[in-house]
Amino acid sequence: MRRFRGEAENKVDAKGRISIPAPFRRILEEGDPDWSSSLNPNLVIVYGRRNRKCLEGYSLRSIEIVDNLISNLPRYSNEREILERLLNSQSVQVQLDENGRIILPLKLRKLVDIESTAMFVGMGEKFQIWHPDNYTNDMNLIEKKLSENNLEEDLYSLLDSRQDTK
Amino acid sequence: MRRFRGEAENKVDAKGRISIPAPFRRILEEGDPDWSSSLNPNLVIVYGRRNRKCLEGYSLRSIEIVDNLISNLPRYSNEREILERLLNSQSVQVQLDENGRIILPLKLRKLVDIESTAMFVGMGEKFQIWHPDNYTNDMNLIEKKLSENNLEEDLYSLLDSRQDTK
DNA sequence: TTGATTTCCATATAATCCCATGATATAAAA
DNA sequence: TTTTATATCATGGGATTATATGGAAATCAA
Repeated sequence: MRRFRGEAENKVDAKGRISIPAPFRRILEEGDPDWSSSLNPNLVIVYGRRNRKCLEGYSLRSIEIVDNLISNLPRYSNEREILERLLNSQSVQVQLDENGRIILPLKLRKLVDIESTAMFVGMGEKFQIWHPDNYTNDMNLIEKKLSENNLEEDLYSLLDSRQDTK
Repeated sequence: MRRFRGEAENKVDAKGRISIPAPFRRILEEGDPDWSSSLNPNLVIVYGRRNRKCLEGYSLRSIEIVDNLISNLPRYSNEREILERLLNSQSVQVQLDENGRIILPLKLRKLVDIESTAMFVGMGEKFQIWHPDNYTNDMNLIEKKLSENNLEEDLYSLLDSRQDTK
């Protein structure tokens, strides 16, 4: 499955509409089982990640994988109900319009401080939507951690050992 | 099958009427075998779950899945009889009206302390109806359990096992 | 007949559809 | 290579529809 890559800063208009970056649309189309060239793809936006000031977008296929994993837990078990609650109550399914836009409900915008612009960030099997400043800060934080501890090389070596174990 | 997602707080009027959130209606329509675009979908409300201060709504198709699970238990076994009693006697089938509303009978409202407003919560193949305060409390409890039991890591390891299924 | 239920209508707000524009590509033709 | 058509994209605005909600009229039951 193709992966979400890259960054794009788009505008939120007065009605809360915002364009999904075109490359992301292609991946959402691929990831929507019911999609055909005449239709507009669906996606799921998860807003419930604590300690993270961003929204996360999933294709239907990638969110379904997660849902199925949870559905395989015993029905009515405590663990399942907790995970179901987190994933299902803190998410919405939306469909792109004819112009490749979605409307970000006010509630979600408020949650992550988005006002007139939003930054889309590819994250592989999902993407994130940030207030541009918050994204910059988060990036700086990462940069800082990296340079302080010389972590970057450690991280890439992590990747290396990962290939051995696969 | 599409899943119930997201939260919505709607009002209960003097007659006990309340709007089912529009996205939920779509799923109830899909899940009602007899539904066609001119009709109003049915759903089943289960109210008999102790230690849970909420009602649960199922599409006809998803309640059937639960029914079938029970039917698979040994006939006349204790467990089956109890489950049959709980699920069948403590539930009602209702149909949406022309405006997408249902009537929540006083008895059910009393059971879960619902008065002038109710919170609808998507839970995947079902949804829940809470008194808003009780829902907030329950969410806080879940947050607490999450951090205490390190369940959050379980969630992410669940997500991670996605790679195994590839 | 009186209280309850059901059906029908009314409305403010929010969401959606439809069309338009300018910018940036990409492809085809000269 | 330049010029000319053809798409695609991000964005805006107006018109239309849907949604959540309130209330009136009609139907029903005791």
